Amino acid sequence: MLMRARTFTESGRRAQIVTAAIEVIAEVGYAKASFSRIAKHAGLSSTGMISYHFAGKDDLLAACVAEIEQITGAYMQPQIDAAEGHIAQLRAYIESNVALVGEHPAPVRALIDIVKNSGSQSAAVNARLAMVEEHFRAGQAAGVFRPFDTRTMAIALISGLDAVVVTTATAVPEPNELARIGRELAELAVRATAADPEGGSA
Amino acid sequence: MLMRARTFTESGRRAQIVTAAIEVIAEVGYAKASFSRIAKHAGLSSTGMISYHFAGKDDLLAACVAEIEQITGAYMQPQIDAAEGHIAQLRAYIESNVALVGEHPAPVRALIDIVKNSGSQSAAVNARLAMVEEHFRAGQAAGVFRPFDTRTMAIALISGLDAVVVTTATAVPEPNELARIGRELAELAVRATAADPEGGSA
Amino acid sequence: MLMRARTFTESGRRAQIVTAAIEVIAEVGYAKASFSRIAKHAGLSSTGMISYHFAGKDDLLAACVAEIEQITGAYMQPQIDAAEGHIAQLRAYIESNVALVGEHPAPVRALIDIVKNSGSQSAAVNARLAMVEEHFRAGQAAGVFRPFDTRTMAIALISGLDAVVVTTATAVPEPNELARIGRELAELAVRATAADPEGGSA
Amino acid sequence: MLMRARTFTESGRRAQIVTAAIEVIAEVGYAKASFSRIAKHAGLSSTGMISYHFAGKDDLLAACVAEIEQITGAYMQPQIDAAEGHIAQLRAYIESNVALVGEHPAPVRALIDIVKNSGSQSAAVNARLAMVEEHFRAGQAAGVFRPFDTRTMAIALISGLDAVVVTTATAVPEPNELARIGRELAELAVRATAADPEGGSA
DNA sequence: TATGAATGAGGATTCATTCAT
DNA sequence: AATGAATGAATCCTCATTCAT
Repeated sequence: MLMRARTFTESGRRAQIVTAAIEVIAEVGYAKASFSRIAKHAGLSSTGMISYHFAGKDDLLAACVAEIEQITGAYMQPQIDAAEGHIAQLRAYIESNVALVGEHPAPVRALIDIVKNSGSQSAAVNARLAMVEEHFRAGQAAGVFRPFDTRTMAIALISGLDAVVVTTATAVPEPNELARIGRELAELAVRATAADPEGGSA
Repeated sequence: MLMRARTFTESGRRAQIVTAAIEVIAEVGYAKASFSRIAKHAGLSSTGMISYHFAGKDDLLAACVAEIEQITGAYMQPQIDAAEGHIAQLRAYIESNVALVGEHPAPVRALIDIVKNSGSQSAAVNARLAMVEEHFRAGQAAGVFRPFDTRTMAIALISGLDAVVVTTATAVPEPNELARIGRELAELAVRATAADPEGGSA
Repeated sequence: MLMRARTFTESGRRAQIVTAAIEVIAEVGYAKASFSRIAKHAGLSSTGMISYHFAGKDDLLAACVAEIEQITGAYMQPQIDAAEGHIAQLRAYIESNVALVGEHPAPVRALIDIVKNSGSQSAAVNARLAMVEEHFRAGQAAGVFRPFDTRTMAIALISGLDAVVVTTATAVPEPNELARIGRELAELAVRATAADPEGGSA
Repeated sequence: MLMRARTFTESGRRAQIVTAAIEVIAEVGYAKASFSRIAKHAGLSSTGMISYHFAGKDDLLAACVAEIEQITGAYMQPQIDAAEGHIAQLRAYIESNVALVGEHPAPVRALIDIVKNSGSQSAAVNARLAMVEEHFRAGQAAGVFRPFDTRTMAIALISGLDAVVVTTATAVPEPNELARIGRELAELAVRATAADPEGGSA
């Protein structure tokens, strides 16, 4: 299984602040997403309000990530589950991720920005990586993926995917364009990972 | 031709500051690379020195990028030029880029960090993208690359490459490890881009 | 008579908060004893609870002082009353005060910290001073204490006593050590105040 | 030797800030001596100015202590040195310390407030204690001081002295009053520490 | 009687930049 | 060409208190 959402609904103000934070991060980037900017965006009169609801910037950030994963999972998981076979699921993962940009541009951009800046410190980031790796290993065991370093492949593909998504998300393109880009990326990934058909070796 | 160096030698103080800035960015990241940190690292007593020589943070950053590209180009270009054919050059580009981490870890990490944070604003970033795209177009025209959206492919591959490089660079690995990772990535890229041998399968 | 307890039992929540406040002050010091820290220590979910029961920080503080004096008086008064004569009572006052550290370290440390920071503003502090002064005056009238400025002597001895107590209290020493220190201080005070035996020497 | 000053003259702004800080601490107390209050008192437009010249609050505080010790030493040391014998020097120490209040009320009050709040963390505090203790030990060896726990005695006397000084300093009394109080305290200390004349034992 | 969200001022510190020397 | 002091806005965070429920 590829991707799993786990987040309980935030109550009241917390949710409001998280939403505002996600939008601000998506808009001005992680580095410039200060408490005052977020407070202003949320219609709060002071930054103290945020500090009241969250233990610190890290806490707020974790809440944002959790919320985004909730949104992301709810959209992507059904499409991934509907696909059969490792290759089809890989395609579904990538295409639904790109398509997600059309539905929730802000959370997508925000998440990618957070991932970039938090590096490998975030548990969520590593979880995402681990899931993709596990998918690759299972596919390799099943013989549908060729032998390759699963970690290197996972990092490269996920980062490439993220980069395209964030580039795409800045323009908020039409659905057709998104679908096309999704297919392009999926094709890239499938070709990069699929086992050679029989006898062939490129 | 893939990659091109364009930087005239910096004079005295400027060069000293740029070098310090690159090392600081590589060490603490773009976001925390403040003038005072750079000045301290460069052995300067005040940040005024930096402001005196550079119009602003953007200017310093541009100088850093130029310097890094100079270093990068000097290392990678010969290896790329030595390769024959579009596919071999693509391999050479990727493998030499990964190998570069072993030779100049700081500039590599710094550049990637800058690219991440400056987004698509930087001219240098776009130039890098444009070069790879152009290489893809030429290869497609020659029939050695399959048809694909060159921009999407360029973004995905470069970002994936960067992500692997930065992950690798944090550990300062042994040369053998680097060479292996380089080959993994090159294989990924070649499979993702190469035209089908005959009869096609996609 | 040296020392007098005057505090009616606090009701329910107030008492709980006061106890928590005393422990927090003893632990982190008066300056860092914020409402939120006290609320957390008391198992309360919000600081509003404290503000509801006390008019302000000063009010809470006064309640703490009263409670501490209650504890202190209950322990020291019997020992003081058991002593006969002004000099013996002075010894009993000091020795029982030092011994008190072994029984109730938190209230002792808290009180001293409060005294230090509230300066001479607190009524309780002045009351303590006045009692000791009165004891000195009575002893002087009885001829067992030499002539001296009772106020200066009272301030110096009480403060010196407090300082030794707080220093001692940080280490949580064994009873024997406490008893020894108590005797040292008592001897100091007696020598400083006692009238010359006969023929004088000044 | 009792007390030793070691401070090189501060340059320009630093000195100005230190002076302002001392006055503010003397006026509103250590706890409320915020950077903004100090900046305002010093006629500075921002607190950033202070942070520019001092590494942090601790650094500023250390500079204040050094400056005060410089002032204190310059006043007290000659008077102490002029006294002959351990007992006379003890008297000189105490009397000159009390007299100092008349000359430099702010530094005296500030120092005591700092000492109270920094507890035993400060090197300066411990140095002061150690010097007095050493003086007691030497006097005991010479037979002019009776046997007692030098540490307990030093803490008690110094703290008592400080308490009287700070109480006195709040009123800024006339010189005669100060001299009288100094003699009272000196007498207290001498009686508490002096060896019994001969055969006597109190 | 009790709650806990909201407030807004104030805390220290870091930042890029300016300017007189 | 170079310096380093000065600036003031912005950073996150903690504080005691208030208020509607």
